[in-house]
Amino acid sequence: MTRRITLRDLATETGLSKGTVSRALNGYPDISPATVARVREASERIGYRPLALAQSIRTGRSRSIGLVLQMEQHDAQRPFLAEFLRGITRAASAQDWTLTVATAESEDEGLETYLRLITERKADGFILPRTLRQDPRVALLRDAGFPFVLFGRTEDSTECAWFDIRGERAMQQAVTRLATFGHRRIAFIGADSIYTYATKRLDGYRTGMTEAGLSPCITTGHATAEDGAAALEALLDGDAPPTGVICATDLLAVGAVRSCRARGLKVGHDISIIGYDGSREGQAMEPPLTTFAVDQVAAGTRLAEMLIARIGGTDPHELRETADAVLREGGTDGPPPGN
Amino acid sequence: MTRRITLRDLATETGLSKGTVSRALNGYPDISPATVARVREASERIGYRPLALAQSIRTGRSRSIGLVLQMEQHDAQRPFLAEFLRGITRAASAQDWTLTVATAESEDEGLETYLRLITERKADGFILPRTLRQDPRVALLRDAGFPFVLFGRTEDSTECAWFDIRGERAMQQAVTRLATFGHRRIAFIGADSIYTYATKRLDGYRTGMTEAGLSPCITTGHATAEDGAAALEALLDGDAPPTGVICATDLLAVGAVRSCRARGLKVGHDISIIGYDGSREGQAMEPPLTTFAVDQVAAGTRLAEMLIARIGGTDPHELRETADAVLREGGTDGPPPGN
DNA sequence: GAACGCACCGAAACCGGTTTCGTCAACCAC
DNA sequence: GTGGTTGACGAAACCGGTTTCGGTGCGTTC
Repeated sequence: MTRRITLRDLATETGLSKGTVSRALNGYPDISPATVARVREASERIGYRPLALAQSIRTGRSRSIGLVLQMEQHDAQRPFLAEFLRGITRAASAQDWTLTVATAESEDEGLETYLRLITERKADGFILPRTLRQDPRVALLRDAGFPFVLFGRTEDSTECAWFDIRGERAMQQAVTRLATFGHRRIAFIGADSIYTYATKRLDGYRTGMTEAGLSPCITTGHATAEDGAAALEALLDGDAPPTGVICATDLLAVGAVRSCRARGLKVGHDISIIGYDGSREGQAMEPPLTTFAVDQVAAGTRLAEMLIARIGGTDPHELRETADAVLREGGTDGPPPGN
Repeated sequence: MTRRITLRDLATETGLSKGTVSRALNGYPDISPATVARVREASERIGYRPLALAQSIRTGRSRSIGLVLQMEQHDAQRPFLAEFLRGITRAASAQDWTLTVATAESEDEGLETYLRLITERKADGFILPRTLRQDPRVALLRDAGFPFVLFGRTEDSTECAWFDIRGERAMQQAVTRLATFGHRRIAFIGADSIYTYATKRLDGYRTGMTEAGLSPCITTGHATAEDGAAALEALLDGDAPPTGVICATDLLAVGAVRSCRARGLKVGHDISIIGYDGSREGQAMEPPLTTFAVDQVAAGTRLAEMLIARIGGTDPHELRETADAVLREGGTDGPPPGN
């Protein structure tokens, strides 16, 4: 373990003072270009790397991205967390940032955790996953004047930077796809509308149905596979059972498929089911679920980049992006029976 | 944003000097018990919390646990990462520690990442997931004299602290279970033997077979679901096709089940399959996979606690624990046909 | 009663950086 | 030639802690 190379080392190496070297590296205007170049070169040569935490004690910045995972229901089952983290950390380490992760068991504990991370300066900003339509975290961070980036929008996005997947477009595509197959009774099994994504996806379904000239059939507020199964049961027991079903999440779709099987319906033939997420459970099924896959690595990458920019002072209005989920054709959908 | 409560505040509050207060809080022997109590009380009262990063600049400790995820093949597909993180962060934050996560695309990049985190003091120690039999990370950290805890053992565990799940016992149980059902030809589809867990599980299978007085039938080196499917194909095409199959991972089992279905075999009836992991894919299947589930939250919790103890100076020999995977009965196994 | 040892605490240096402030020389205008 | 800017840097304070060092008051000892 050789001693770290410190700023003082760089100072003696260049024959300058500590302060001058520091300002040279940080782009202060009162250092001559020649000196800046000299310092840069020497820094490179002897392999100087500033100690982020030493900087942070004065600057208040720790070069670290915060991510708080709320472990209630949904978040506990994040199949793509690894991919998401990969995206974040890749973008972060490219700029010498790191990722600090915390978890919370409830919403309240989550909010406390944000405050704790802020006061302990463990993070300079946060990525907020799985936004709610009315999100208390947004209120909290906005009040605290602390930078953040949303993964998904909220109802009131004033002064917010966000990155979102156009789930509404995917759902619309799903309707179009089924309608083109010849389906006329297409139902939607939706998630809990406290989540923004849930209402967005529902909107997309509605739009698609209107476009296709069909009348919607909607049930919402579902979360688990069991919910999905129950919802489909109810639909099939109704007056006009659907021939096509679009689910807001793969989890719901998996449940729906299960209850079809229980009734002896051949999915993809007797009934069509489309999900959303591109989850592994969906792909492990036989036949694999037709679904819309989200590139979680890309999402994480962009979110991290945007957050770092936001922390750097970029206007939040410039930090708003969307990406599309892409159709992954499986074997759970097709023409309706009799076509 | 009110200003942080700093050590100086606490000093003026108690009428002591900064240094004395610091030593009082850190248990130095040259402070009278009365003073220590007084400082503790005042600290509690005004809500003082030391700024970890400020401490760390002098002490070299950042009160942070490091976790590097290697994203090659396996790790990218960690269904339980959220659970694992939950365990870690819960134990960590209970002692005012945090978790720093990084990812790496390859082994080499992984090793570099460890060095980077060490020199930047982003972590005081590491949890090493998914250990190899011969693990270069162990060599690296041991050389650097940096504390770590293994999730799983390595071949050479000298001076190592570890936590492991007794996969061998689970596999042995699996054999016993199938043998009790009446199976006599029980095959094993194993994973890549560079991983310790793979050889351990194989050992368990071997032990179980010997106990049951049966002769083993082994194929190893498999990773993906496709591998599992292909392995089972080969077994079924062999001279004495097995009636029971034990897979080292759920992923392999999912593949195996798939190829059974393709052949028209009814899993759980015509052939029995048991997995290991307790993965969501396995549970999403119809019928759900019989498997051995691992409590990832508990694993993360213990690993974090052990690492903190290790960093605190506890002898690694005292930090060695195992836990068992528990059988989760699904519908993919039962008596062999004709019983 | 002076010398000694010890328990207890304050002062100050220190960790590795950042930032403020002041200085000095060179340049400019008049 | 004088005064006022300006550019470029050094010195020193600072951030919030930790740790070393030294000094005080008190009880012992001879």
